[in-house]
Amino acid sequence: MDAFYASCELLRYPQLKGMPVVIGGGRRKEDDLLGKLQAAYPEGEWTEDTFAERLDRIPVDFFPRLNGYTGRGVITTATYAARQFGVGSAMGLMKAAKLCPQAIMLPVDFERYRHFSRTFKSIITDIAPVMQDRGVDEVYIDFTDVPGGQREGGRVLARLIQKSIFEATGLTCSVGVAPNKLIAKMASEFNKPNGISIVHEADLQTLIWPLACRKINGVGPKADEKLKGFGIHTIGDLAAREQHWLIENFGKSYGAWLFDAAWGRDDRPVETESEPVSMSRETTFERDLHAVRDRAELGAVFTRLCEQVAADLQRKGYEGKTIGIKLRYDNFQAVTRDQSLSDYTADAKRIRQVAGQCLKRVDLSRRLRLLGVRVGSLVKAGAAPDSVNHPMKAEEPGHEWQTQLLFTDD
DNA sequence: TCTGGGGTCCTGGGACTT
DNA sequence: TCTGAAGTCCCAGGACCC
Repeated sequence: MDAFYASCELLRYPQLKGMPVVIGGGRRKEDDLLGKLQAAYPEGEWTEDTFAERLDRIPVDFFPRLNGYTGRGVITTATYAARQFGVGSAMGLMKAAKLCPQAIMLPVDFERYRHFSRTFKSIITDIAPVMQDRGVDEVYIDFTDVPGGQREGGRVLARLIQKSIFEATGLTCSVGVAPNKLIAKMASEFNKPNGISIVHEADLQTLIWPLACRKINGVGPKADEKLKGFGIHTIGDLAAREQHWLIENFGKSYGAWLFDAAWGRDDRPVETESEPVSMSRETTFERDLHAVRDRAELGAVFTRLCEQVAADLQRKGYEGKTIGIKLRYDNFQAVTRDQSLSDYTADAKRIRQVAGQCLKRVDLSRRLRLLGVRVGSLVKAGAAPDSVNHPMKAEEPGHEWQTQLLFTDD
């Protein structure tokens, strides 16, 4: 298989090139960028469709600065200019504001990302239909059977994709071309932004082995730390280890996978279809809440999360039979509880009832910073033989779920 | 004052069944 | 009736990804 990995650099403002910019924080009403632009520049209409053509006309001074930011939230991504100040993904915004107060701060705006994401992906599938969705701004493409796909080792097709995306959205796109998904992903990082990198099987030792193990998609901070503890810093170091040694130290599955990854082996196909396994909603509170003292507020949030998950399930046509909750305490410790049902549901009341049961199994005497609700073991709505949206069980006295408990109303 | 939200996958322990 | 082994399912936690 020949694979492309294309990642789209979402929302690049030409006038911010070379400037420290961070994207992060939660979506708030006052972050309505289009509304602000319309107010500041009333000539012409600011819509998602005109945005791409007009974005380079927005003056730099229009964008808010990180200086003086207060509140919770982390950086989703940062430009290289911002990273030079020590600012990076997953860093708290308040800490970032101290390190680089002059950075421009753009709010996370998933609605707009989804809009551009759909355009980005539909352009690609028009050109190369075998595409795997890898998130909002990334895809894998199998171009083995695309006419002309092999010209100049894939470069011609990659250029066509980049040009088509830029013309439609004003966005740039990095492309990696390689014999498999694993290497294509690494290749796409070589030449960012808007680059094309082609890596052949024979390039493994010269291009891949010198890279840090952390560059492998699937080696995170924990595994990297452990590898370093063994003196394994580069992918080449990893490849030099025996497979059985890696299995002994990293487990049967992960050890074997590490070995294959180091040798550039990856036979995963480009999957064009996938079914979701779970859907969830969670929220971090502006301040830590207490189950008793903030009962009303927590109860309202809990109900809203259940309703949101139910709405997501119904809108997308799924039902689930494993219902769970997630809490994060003020010390950042996370706990989860879930419960499987004998039938499938997408009903908000039912989800809330079962999630309420799960809440009874955790310590609610400690302050909470996050609450989440999850529905798993999904099937297409109506596909399960015993799929019934039970109303909440009849009010049978003595049922445990009826016990008044802290912020649940059950 | 640190540390979002929405996912997938893996592991290990315990309960249950055969 | 008891016991142990093996397989399976459920549950909780953690690593990782975008």
